[in-house]
Amino acid sequence: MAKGTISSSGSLSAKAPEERRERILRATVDVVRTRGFAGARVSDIAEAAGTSQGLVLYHFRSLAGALDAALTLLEDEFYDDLERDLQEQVGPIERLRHMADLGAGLGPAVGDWRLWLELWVRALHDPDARETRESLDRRWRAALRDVIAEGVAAGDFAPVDADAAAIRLACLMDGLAIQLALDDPDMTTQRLADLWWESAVIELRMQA
Amino acid sequence: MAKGTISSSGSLSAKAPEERRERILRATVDVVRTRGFAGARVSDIAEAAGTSQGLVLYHFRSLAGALDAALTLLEDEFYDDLERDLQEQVGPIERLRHMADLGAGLGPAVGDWRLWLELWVRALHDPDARETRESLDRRWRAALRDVIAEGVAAGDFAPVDADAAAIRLACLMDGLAIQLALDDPDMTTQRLADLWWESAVIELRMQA
DNA sequence: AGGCTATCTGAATGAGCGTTCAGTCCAGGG
DNA sequence: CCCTGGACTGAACGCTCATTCAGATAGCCT
Repeated sequence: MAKGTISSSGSLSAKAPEERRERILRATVDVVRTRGFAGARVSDIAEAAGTSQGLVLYHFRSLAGALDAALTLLEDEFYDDLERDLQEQVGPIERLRHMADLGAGLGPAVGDWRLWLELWVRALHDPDARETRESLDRRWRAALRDVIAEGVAAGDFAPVDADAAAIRLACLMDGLAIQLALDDPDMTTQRLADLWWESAVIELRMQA
Repeated sequence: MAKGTISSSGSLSAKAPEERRERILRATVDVVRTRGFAGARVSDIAEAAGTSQGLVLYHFRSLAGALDAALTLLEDEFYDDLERDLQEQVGPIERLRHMADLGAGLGPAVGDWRLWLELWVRALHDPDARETRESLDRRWRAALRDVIAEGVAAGDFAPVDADAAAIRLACLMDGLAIQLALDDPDMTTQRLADLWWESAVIELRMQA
């Protein structure tokens, strides 16, 4: 359907509707980031996107629709980022180290943990969010497990149960991230990465 | 102020106001548990408590007031439960093992992790909740650190950095608990306790 | 050119919900 | 016995906000 018809006219409001849609989605993510899912209003989104309330409801059918769409956008981007980032690293140890940084938010991707917190709580009450959450976690854990299994096979790590270790390390990351998201005075991105890495070293019995 | 004036008359609605207040607080906690902080309405609380909306606003000044009061109630009870429970155990290993069960919700105390999730997200936007959250975490971590330090001193654990180990284990518990709170198919209370305990064994290099 | 449709807007609508309030009931004190 | 004040209720009030709607604008097809 959507052809690549680019309106080359310079008229002000004649930007391609796709671009407007995209802008609204970005705005939605931003609003959720700052006000939370529960606090996000249509007018906030419209204002952040520089459009009218009507347009938000025109493109997505409802506020919930906009929030859902933003969720899917996040999910897709998370996946792409993760894949791309990990492929750039060579060897299990490098990759694992990189995952520490990614989780800590030091890398370019993944983004704000506060969004994840919001997603989790929304998942408590909204089945849609629950599914997104599960899918995201599955992917993250799978990536972790693959790296661990790879390292075990290569002899870099002790022959641990890759699944159990992956779950533990993934959960540890979540737990550490919460402190970070909540601005816990005892937690910084660097400390998160360090603490997590230390745990990985211990858990996988890496040689110093 | 509050004297022990017990209205001995059998009149129906003449229960001591303190009791009504308490009932409303319990109801508030229940409502937050099921609908979340964001979804809690005055009418929900009133209905759950079997009173009128007016009374909720009469005892607490506003909906926010009721939510705050419920928060403090939770905090106090958490603290009492924790203290009491831990004192019943003898020796660091026993105590640590018990903390695994407590966190998993196997014990009698601590209660629903979903409430904690709700608290965390509320803490993102409400300074009051943030303080409660920090206080709770501090206590939990301190308890953990004490047990670890005790075990290190007694020679039950390897001479690790008790603070760092406590933070890691506390965060791991948070992360595991999230999966539990979200009904992740890969997580059960038992599995949580087991995974956490295994990590503790590894982290503290306990002898099997 | 002349409609047709997609895009977009801002005001109007209406529901939901926190808070207020006028008033009831009752216990206790003068 | 009457008066007072706390406890309590349920009906309004008014505000916020999602959603609807009547139209404005502009590209596109014939």
